[in-house]
Amino acid sequence: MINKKLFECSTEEVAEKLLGMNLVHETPEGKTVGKIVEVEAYLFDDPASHSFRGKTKRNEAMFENAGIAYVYFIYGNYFCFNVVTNKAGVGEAVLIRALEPIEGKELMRKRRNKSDDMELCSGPAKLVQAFGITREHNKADLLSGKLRLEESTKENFTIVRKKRVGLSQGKSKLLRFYIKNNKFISRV
DNA sequence: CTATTGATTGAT
DNA sequence: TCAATCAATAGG
Repeated sequence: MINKKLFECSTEEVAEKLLGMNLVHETPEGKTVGKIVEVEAYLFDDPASHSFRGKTKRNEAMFENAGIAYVYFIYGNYFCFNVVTNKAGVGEAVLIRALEPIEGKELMRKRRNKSDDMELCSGPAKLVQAFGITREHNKADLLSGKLRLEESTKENFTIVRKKRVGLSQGKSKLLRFYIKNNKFISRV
């Protein structure tokens, strides 16, 4: 099980540390595992963050303790999954944007209705669908439980830091992190 | 109250 | 490049 200490540093540092870790989900249908290859940080003083204008019913998970999930509905169709960071009362989180499928690929293909491995988890709403994550997982504890983070055998890799994707505000901040040369990152 | 927009995706 | 589709938010 992941150590709570992981979250005892800045959100940007946590974002980098999440790269290379595994996301695991055990469901009655089966188990899925994926390596985190792309993330974005959302900070409390960041116009692009849902938490920028204070706590609301939607974003209240962001203001709770680090290490829980923040799941929200977007564009009338999709869900996105975040790992909450920083102390309770400070609204910050890391958006998981892409995973490299490791285990349970058949189940992912079934849930996504796609056969191509590249299409299973290469985007924030895609991986949510592939892993069977729903509204019910909002505020779920990610250190233990069915949906959780796990250390993986980290190979060496280079972290690339770029501008975030799909925003109308806060576009200049370099808060998107991904593993260099990994094939499974989202489209840009 | 109504209008607009969005941390996206899949089809054209 | 564009429509789908709805909740949060901005505007009156």
